[in-house]
Amino acid sequence: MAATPPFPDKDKAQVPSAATGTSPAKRAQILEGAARIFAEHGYEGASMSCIARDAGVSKGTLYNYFDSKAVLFCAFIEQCTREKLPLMFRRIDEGATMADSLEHVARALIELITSPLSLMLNRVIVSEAATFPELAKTFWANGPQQATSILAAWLTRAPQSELLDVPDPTFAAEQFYALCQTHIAGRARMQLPVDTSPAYIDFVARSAVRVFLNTYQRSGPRQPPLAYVPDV
Amino acid sequence: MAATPPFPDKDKAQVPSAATGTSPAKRAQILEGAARIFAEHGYEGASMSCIARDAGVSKGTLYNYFDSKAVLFCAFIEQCTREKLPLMFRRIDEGATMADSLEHVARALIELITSPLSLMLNRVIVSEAATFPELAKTFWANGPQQATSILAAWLTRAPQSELLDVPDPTFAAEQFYALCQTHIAGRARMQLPVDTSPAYIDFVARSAVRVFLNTYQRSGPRQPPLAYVPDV
Amino acid sequence: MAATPPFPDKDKAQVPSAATGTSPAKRAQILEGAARIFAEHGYEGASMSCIARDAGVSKGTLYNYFDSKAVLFCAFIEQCTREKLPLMFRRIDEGATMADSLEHVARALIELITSPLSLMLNRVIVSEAATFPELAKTFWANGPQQATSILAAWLTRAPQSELLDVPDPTFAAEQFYALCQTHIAGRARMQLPVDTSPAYIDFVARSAVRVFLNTYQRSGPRQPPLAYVPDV
Amino acid sequence: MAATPPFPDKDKAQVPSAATGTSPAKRAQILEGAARIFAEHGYEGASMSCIARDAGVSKGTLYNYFDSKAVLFCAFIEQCTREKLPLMFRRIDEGATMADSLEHVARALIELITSPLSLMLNRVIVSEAATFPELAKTFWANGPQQATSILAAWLTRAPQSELLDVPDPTFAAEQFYALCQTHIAGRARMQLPVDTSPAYIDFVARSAVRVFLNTYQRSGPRQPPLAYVPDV
DNA sequence: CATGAATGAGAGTTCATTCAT
DNA sequence: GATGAATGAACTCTCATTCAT
Repeated sequence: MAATPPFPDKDKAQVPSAATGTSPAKRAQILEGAARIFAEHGYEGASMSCIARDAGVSKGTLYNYFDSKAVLFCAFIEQCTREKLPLMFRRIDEGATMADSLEHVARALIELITSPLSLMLNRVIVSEAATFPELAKTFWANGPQQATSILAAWLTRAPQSELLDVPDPTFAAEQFYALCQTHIAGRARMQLPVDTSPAYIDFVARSAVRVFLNTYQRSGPRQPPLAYVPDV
Repeated sequence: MAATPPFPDKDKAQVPSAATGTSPAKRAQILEGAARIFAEHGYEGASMSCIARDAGVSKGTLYNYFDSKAVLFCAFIEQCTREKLPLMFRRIDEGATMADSLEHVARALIELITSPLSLMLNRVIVSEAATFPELAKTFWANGPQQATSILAAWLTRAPQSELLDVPDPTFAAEQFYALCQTHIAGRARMQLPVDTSPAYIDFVARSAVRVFLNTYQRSGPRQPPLAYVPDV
Repeated sequence: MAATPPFPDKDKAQVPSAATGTSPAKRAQILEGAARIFAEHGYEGASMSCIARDAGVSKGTLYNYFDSKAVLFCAFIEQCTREKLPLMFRRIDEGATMADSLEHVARALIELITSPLSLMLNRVIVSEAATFPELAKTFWANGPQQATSILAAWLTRAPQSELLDVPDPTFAAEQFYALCQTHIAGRARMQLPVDTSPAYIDFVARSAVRVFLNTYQRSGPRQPPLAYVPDV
Repeated sequence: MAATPPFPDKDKAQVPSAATGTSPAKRAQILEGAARIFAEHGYEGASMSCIARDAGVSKGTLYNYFDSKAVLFCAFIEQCTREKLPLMFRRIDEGATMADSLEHVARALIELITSPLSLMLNRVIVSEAATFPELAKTFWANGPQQATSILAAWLTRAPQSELLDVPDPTFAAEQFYALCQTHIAGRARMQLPVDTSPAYIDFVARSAVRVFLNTYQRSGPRQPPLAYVPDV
């Protein structure tokens, strides 16, 4: 069981752990190996030997760069979370109409939440949320929160703000993102089969936009619901 | 690392071996202990010694009732999933209006997905989805799928079917449930703080209903979005 | 009960795993410890902890050098069998007469089959013949078969081939060796008291030669049987 | 490792272990189960649960009849040794000539030493000779020694005593039996393939007789060695 | 600095033995 | 007397971590 210390012992701070390796290249090399192993086996299932072998360094070097397995794990998650997740949010592509723009956003989100990186991070962070609570905070801030605030800001900017009635933009953005997920995200996280055909993603995205706008669009007729007809 | 066999080797059936233990009370006692430990530490992080201690039995007894750690884990998850999850879905409480009824459903769902049992199952099954794919299937069938099909059926029954335009009831139900979750479920799964005050739950529930009905209700004026004003 | 795999699983080769240990000295040190314990307790009766303690290394180091108990056992038996057994067969010492030479061979064989190493190998290999059939083959090829073929070759070489009538030299050699053992080998293998006094060994050896030559010598008078008169 | 006590603790003799079960039928039933399991798995490899299951009794009953695994093992070996082994030695069948009679004996011995029971006893007793030295003594007395003394007695009885010159009948009998085994016994004990075709057994038996009589027969011409020509 | 052999606590699992029923 | 659930010590094997080279 060995109550794994979430973060390096504060006691060891006598020496600021300065003696650890300094070559950024080697550090990156180790993190790449760690990524492959942690992603495949999770925290408990990964072994430092395995990571060292995969990264092409010795175990001693591993410990020169990272004080413990817990520290290495955190470094790996934080790096993905801070450096790779935000890359997935680009500016919202402006479409011909507001609905077009939102559809772009919806499709981008669905692709994001079913991407291997995102699923892996979700899985690993959820697994270790009790042991490493900091990771969840970082992930949330750089992932969902980021996405939400970008969309919320867009909703309040002209010209779309003119067309919309959004008393709580953050909540509206959350609702929009929730609509994009339906059961796709849940099933994907559990590695159950998911329909990710472009046609289905398109249907989900357009449905999300329609349902969203039927409430938040300031005027215009109500749009009837869509139906999905599989290609065959 | 050793790829743990998802389910007990069929080959080993040459020796009927264990399962000598037959007292349902002791079996339940062990499962309770296992629940506490698996819930807290996950599959890999839990040790059989620890479970035995927590359950108040010896390790030998553990193995008299469950052939292996994997079998015990599956038994625990399956029990929760099959026996406890379905209990959480009751008939849909009929309210004065359709909106009332849906609000009841929404509130029930939000409470369900933020319940400790549901969160724990989600977390643990997601962690081990690759190792124990059967568990994910069982969980999905008894949880989300069940909830969806109950709501979908309700949507197509009179009197509400008269009032609604729902070309794809299952998808509509999924959208409704997705709307109920917004970011609550995601945050709760990562053990991040979640606002579960009745007022907020109420707001989320009523918002979900409103957005849903603005699309799916056959006639009537569009309802404007709601806003949440915290009590304090 | 667990059917111990005779040789390391070929399947596990996915992970090259251990064999990190490479120091021949330490390897030898471990094998010495293993020899003591396996010789005393047999395969099942020996424990890896015990071997580690006896060899003066940690259990971890044991597994750095040998992937499993089965592998260590095989390495130990194979080493004795391949490296030590053949050393026990030297050229046949030529004596003044053919009978002299055969007597030398007979005495050497009797000493060999009652030597601790040989007895131990016999005992341990017989015990585990079902589990490790390869070891029995190796032992037989390097021990009895070797001895037999050396003697068979000698029988067909001049000058003794002139004096002998040996239609099947291999079988003749087997008969000769069988005669050397009488009940000595059987008793020794069961750790029952055996008379290994030089006088008795001499008697057995000379008897074997006499009985053998009475059949295989081409000419000359028949020699009467010998009798053993204990010294005291 | 658990230094298994070779025989039941003398200390426990306070109570003469009288409380043990008394039904001879059940005792025999247990011994039959024990025979199957010990024969297949050896001492260490057999488990009391397995024996109980195979014998169709509970573990508690096992311990009512036999104080420990060691005691049960000894009882099983002693029973085979005392009751079944001697059955394998019958009177020497008298043939037309002395050579005929000896050939019958030789064939019987070769069949005996390659019989499953005999091989099993040999294997198991050799394996555990250090732990249970008493068993080896009993086996030896009831097996090889019995065979030897029967043959030795025959050698000294008329009419064959008239025809033979046997100063040491016991040793002569041992030599004769040794000649019968050549490498057959050794290979069989190690579970290596053995030629047990009637033709080969016949050849070994007749060779043994010829070699034996060439030394021990009082008069007559020397017989030349035989040769084995496989049927195909 | 980099290495990888060495460590030993602790993992999952088995099994001889006991004892309440 | 017979049962078999319960026990816990001992087993094989793993792995995070250290440290001499």
